[in-house]
Amino acid sequence: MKNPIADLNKLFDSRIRLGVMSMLVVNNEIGFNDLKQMLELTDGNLASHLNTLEQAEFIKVHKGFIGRKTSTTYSITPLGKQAFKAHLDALEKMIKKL
Amino acid sequence: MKNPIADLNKLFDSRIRLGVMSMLVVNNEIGFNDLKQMLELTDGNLASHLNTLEQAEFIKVHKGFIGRKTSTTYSITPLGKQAFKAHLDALEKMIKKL
DNA sequence: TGAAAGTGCTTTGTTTTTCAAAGTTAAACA
DNA sequence: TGTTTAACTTTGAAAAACAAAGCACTTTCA
Repeated sequence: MKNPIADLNKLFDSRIRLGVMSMLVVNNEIGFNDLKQMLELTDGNLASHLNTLEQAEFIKVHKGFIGRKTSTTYSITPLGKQAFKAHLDALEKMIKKL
Repeated sequence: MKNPIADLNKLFDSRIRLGVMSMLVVNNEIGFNDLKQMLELTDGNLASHLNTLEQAEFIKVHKGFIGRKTSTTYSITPLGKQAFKAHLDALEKMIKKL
């Protein structure tokens, strides 16, 4: 039998990054504050996880304005979508022997 | 919308513990060395994760012999099965908006 | 009989990760 | 002008992960 955890993506071991990704898969654009409130995180904590995902090029940042107020939103990249899907597939494969 | 990660079990954030549990769900008894080889871990690393799962009463240890050789095996407890299932349900719910 | 090897740990110490809290910058509001 | 909000960055501490070594015991091999 093959090592069942080998295909899991280390970046998605974190529940927070997992949460961010799953939200970005269904909503094509989400704001910083929305993420913060949904996942119940401090600014710093969220920012650092978003940073990790951005470094990996799994998400993209969009800096803009709502009226004259700054607004930062995030969206998933094709690479991110692919990596997330691969992770979910690995998870499913691991468990589906049930 | 509700916090999508709130129902995930912290003990299963770890890929290793996730792997152990998923193996124990399908095999009702697995030896230390089998786990070690399948998950490609050092003794100490595996032992400590098993210890964490045992503390939580998610798995049970059986110390016995195969012939005259000592043999330690592990199995999942009803509590463990339930907690694991709940985790998987939470995961699925989180993602199934796809 | 003595050496080597295996099983299943525990201990030790390092590295990595996580996180909260505080500080920061810039704009908006009152 | 002082306060609030947005979105960070920095700092530092705590927790988790991990490898390596040590250990007790047994078995196998020479």
